[in-house]
Amino acid sequence: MGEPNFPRLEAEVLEFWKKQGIFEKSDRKPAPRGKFVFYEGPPTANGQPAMHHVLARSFKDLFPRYKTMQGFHVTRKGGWDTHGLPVEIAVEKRLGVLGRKALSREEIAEFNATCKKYVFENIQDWNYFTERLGFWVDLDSAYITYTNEYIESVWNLLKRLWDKGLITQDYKVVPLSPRISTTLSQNEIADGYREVDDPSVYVRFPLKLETTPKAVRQRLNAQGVRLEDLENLAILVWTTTPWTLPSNTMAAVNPQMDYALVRSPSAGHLIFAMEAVERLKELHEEELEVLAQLKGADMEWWEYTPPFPEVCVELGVVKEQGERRENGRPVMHFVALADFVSAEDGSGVAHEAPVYGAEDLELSRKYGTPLLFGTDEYGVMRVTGERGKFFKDADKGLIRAMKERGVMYHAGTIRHRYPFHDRTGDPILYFAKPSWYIKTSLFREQLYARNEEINWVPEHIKYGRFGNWLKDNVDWAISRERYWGTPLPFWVAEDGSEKVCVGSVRELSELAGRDLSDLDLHRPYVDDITFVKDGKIFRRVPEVLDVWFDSGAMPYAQWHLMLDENGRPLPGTEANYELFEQHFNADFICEAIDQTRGWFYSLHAIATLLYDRPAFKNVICLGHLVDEKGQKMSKSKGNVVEPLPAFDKYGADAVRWYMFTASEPGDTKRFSERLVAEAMRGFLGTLWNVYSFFVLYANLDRPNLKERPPVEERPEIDRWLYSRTQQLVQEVSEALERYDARGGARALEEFVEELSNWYVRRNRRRFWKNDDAADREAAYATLWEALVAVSQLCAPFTPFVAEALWQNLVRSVDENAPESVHLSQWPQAQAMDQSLLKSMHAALEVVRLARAARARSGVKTRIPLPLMLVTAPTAEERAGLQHFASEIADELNVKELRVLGPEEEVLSYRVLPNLPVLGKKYGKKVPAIRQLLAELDGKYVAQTLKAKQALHLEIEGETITLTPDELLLEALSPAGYEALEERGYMAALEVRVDDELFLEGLARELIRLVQQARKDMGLQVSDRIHLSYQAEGKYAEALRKFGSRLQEETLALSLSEAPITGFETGLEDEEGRVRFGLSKA
RNA sequence: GGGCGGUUAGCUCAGCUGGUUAGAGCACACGCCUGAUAAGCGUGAGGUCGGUGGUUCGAGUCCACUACCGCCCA
Repeated sequence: MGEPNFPRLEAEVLEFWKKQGIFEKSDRKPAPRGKFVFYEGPPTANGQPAMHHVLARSFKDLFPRYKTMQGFHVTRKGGWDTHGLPVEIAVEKRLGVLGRKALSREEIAEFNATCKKYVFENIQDWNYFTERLGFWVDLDSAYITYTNEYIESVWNLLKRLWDKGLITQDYKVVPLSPRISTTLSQNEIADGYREVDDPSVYVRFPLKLETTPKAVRQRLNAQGVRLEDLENLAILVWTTTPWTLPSNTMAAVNPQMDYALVRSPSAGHLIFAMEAVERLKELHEEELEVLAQLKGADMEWWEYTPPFPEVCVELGVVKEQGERRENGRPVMHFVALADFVSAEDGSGVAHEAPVYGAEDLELSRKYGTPLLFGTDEYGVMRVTGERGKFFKDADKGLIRAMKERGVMYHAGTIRHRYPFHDRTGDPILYFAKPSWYIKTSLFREQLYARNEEINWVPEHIKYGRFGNWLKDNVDWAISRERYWGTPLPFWVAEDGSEKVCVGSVRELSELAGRDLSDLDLHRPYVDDITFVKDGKIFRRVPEVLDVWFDSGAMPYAQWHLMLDENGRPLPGTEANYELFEQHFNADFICEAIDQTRGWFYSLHAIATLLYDRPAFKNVICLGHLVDEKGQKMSKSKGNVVEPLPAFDKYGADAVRWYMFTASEPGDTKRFSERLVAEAMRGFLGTLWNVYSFFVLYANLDRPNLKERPPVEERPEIDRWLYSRTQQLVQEVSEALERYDARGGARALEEFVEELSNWYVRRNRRRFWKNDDAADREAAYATLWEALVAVSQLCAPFTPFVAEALWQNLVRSVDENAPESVHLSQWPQAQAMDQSLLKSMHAALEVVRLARAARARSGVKTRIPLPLMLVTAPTAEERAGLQHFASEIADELNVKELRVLGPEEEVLSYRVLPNLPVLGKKYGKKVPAIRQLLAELDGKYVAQTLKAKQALHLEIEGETITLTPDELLLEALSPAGYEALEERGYMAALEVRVDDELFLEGLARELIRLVQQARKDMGLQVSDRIHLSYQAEGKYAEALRKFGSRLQEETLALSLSEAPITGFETGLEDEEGRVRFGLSKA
């Protein structure tokens, strides 16, 4: 016992758990309430476990522990995410590979072998970290996404989607590092933005007058402008990427925006955004006259001649320029409408080259225009006089060409941010590549509807970040041009005429005509598998799967679920199916907020598409952990706080407690060691203090804790603590039922505070020298029960300290008790005495006020005061104060306490409106009522209310009647007392110290002195002593009067005025002097 | 550029459906207590509740706009 050393204690508890197999026992214990399903969101083990993992894993541990104690069975299957970019990048660095351009078969084999090797390079750290945190998860049976079984299940899922016709191939604009033609992720380009100068060109796209939309004609006529008079009419298009102009297929305007038809002295007639007129005047330094105004929407389908009209024929996309579709619409080169067009920069008319922009591609789908590939995927120009040049180097020549063609209105430059690939130094090329999609957008409504069934913590994510994301759902691009991932199980005929999705290894074996059971399903081995069907050779597509699909597939793949086309388990996998059924869907998952579009989405999408059910019912979405200054923790900034040192210094419980209490789970948390230290002192320290207090005396008194006195026979304060404990059980249970970890933790914190600073503080004497056996036993029983309850209630939060308490408090008393607190039954709240709880609440309020009054009086608490007056707003509470009168009086060291009622002569009252009640009823009259009440004599009102039950007021010639519940009476401090009042509670001290009281105070001072000496001598609390003393002045008087009490308090068998012998102590001040000699009896 | 969240005491955070004098912990100052004791407790000071405008008898709380910070997306 003694001072707590939590890290050491935790080591002992870990040892105990391991030795006794407590986790395993919790897994096997009876589960009368059935299953509680938890899904582990898999981390990648090649990184180091960090503080944000502590956050997530603390929450992931909390609810399974709670549910286990409640009698549920929780399968705590771990999981590891092993594929994907973080691993690839780490390996690239290690191998010194630059990009992944066209690796040979052997290179892929080496690369993937290295990935596999390094995925688990930090697994030891993870294992240790997980155990040390007290996160109970089964890592031995953890699912691993790179295993053949996992991959096969993923294939099986893809096949099911394929069979429903939900997988298609289409273009997708991706960021490429040109020259090596490697697709990059957003993360890879995020750091590559640089401030650069780029061209900013305004190009005339001459409009074809014969195709002018009717709406435009009408609008112009109305403004007195004749189309035929408009020489050289062109729409003015702006771009910062001239090299994309040969690939232009549309000019986009915003349908809502106003466009101006202007006369330009230098260029004839131009159409562009009204908003841009002034800007262009300045830019081009010419006077522009606005002739008419058009709406963007008017201009749809208006055709124009692009700056490089020959390109579309050259590329073989159309046979001739200006070609039309069957419905008469132009194939391309017309004005399109798009909401994303703005006029903040440029002309308000956007040039659309769908190959080179995501929004452009989206628009081209809407309008059904073809793609013009002006460059190849290495960024080399394929068209115009610039053919063969790197795209960025083509700008100059193209600008010159356009000037020659007379379509360049203005060529300038702009400084803006553009991304570069930091390893090759090349500018990023956004480029449309063929890509595989899951058609999730067909399920927009279902995705949204299934989300309705999910309980989100915090709530705002549901309709905010996640709901909005679902509402605007776009198809899920699932292919990646990478190596280390689940290979897409799509095999395509060499002529592209037919595609097959393979749903199992067995199926692939059948197609290939040989047994492939031992095949490593990764690249490059799977790429070797080809087969002939209908006389055509089928080869696998080169891409691998988006890793988010891997993780979203875990509800199925973690059990190696394999279904046939009828949804029945494949032969030999029936048991897997069983396990899957038992664990679908999850009751609870928990990850950080960045998973809304990651794991949360992939889980939700797959479950909705295949089962039309949500994958999880409750989710806690955690905020990020930042450093003390609110900065993101990152290695480069050097502000990363390591978990293990914190565990070693404060203990895992302290860190966990911090995570639960620091702020709302969804909020960003500013982490600092200081706050962990605070968590340790504040909660764990106080709890430990109470616990060691109990143990210290229980070891001396050996109370019978097995047969405890019935609660109703115990003193009032014990019955209070009992009720308070039941209240705590209820509060913590209710909070955890709502997945409100913080609410539960706060309830515990408040309770422990009250337990320590009120119950123990008030009852210390009952433990240390109490000859009244019944009273003593009651005190021990009550405190013991409270501590046991706390041990159980905090077990899910702080499993180590809870276990230590349980072992010493419960197991030492009853060897038949559950072996571990985590195997014990979660407590049920018993009936509680509400009026007792209210009474004590009132008492605590009054004590608080009285302490403040005491402090103001300047009379030390050691010196008793004769009288204290108290009151509370309601009769029930006043009765409660009477109940605890002696407790209150003792706490404040006053001789007498009187509870005053509203009829008391000595008090006056302030009358206040009960606003929540009155406001609703009287509305605008409230200020007048308030005014009037302030002027009333409170005492009179108090008496009136008591007598007549109602108060009549005259307001603006109208009589209104106020009932007692519409009014509040606040006691005012009586004159001549040191008093404080607050919201109807009042405490007043009579500050009158007579000689007798003063001497009594001095006697207390002497008792304290002797006690200190006892301690300095190193005596046991039960040791008896003999006291000799010599005293002068007031101290001599005090000893004469209160000597016997001194003896009693200090366990002195004798007290004699004699020469000092033994251990000496004493003091001297203006009241006199005194010396004591102590010797052990 | 869009979406979501945050902004309350020096710091970290509470503040339920609008209601009387906006709270806690830490830190600070002062004091108290002393058989839980290299602990504990209390009191005090400290706040234009980011800003502006609005709704209302009444706004930290609701609405609009706005500034700054963070996250996600483009």
